[in-house]
Amino acid sequence: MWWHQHNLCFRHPIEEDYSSEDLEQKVATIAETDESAESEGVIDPHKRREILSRRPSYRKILNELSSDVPGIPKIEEEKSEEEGTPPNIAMAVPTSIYQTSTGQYIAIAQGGAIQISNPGSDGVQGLQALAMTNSGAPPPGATIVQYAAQSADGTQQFFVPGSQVVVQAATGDMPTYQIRAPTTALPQGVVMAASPGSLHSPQQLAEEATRKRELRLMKNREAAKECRRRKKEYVKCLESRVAVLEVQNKKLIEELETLKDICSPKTD
DNA sequence: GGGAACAAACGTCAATTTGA
DNA sequence: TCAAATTGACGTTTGTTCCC
Repeated sequence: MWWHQHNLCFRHPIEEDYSSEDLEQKVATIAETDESAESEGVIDPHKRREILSRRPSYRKILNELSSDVPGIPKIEEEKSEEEGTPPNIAMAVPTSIYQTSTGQYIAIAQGGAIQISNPGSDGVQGLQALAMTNSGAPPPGATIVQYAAQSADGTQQFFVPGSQVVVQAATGDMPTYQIRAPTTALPQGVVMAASPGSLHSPQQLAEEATRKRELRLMKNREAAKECRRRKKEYVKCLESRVAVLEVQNKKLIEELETLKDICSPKTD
């Protein structure tokens, strides 16, 4: 299988812009010269099935490579450069950070823990000890932060306790958030502090379904971004591999020519 | 300035894989 | 077995460059 060819991954930037399929083909062509016999003749159905089957994820491929070959960085869940947490602060890595109108910071960490910080000189880095949490399954009657996809003004809103909303500005690389009083009544499809067990009417069920869909879309949106990042990393890895193999190939050809000259001297 | 062409990034859906 | 994660495919949006 093609991903078995990738035994190494080097970092040598090259100029050409290949698609990942082109690169895979190129790497395979360079690396498999001693396996040409296998490619001849009819592919049996089992092999064909293997070829057609979905490839392992980029994360898995590169992590396998990194465990085989020291020096190849693993693909982490979160990029380290995005984690600005100082080592002396014991807290979960925040995945979403919001700023209130008074300058307070709210971080929603992986696992759903909510952290609130007072206005500090370092902004996010000034996050203090956990003040409120909703991590894990909420107990009966617990307050639930609600997420609504889009309000009338095109922003995204998270409803939090205290009749306030966290408003996300329009799309962008660095989304910004604000906590403010809702400018309008709750948009359709949003129920304050609704817990799944308390849903009864068809309307509530529909609202819950809508909310779940929005949540799923949001998660998939983030997953797609992450997937694209991994794919770019993977393509870079293949580009490096191509460059190294091409150099190796050239050296071997030159070596072969030299040996030929030595072994077959001219008979003039 | 503005319109066309192009590339890159994005959001969504659906099929597939993964891991508990 | 099933929910969650992953990723290919496709259409859309956004940014950049070139030409008029």
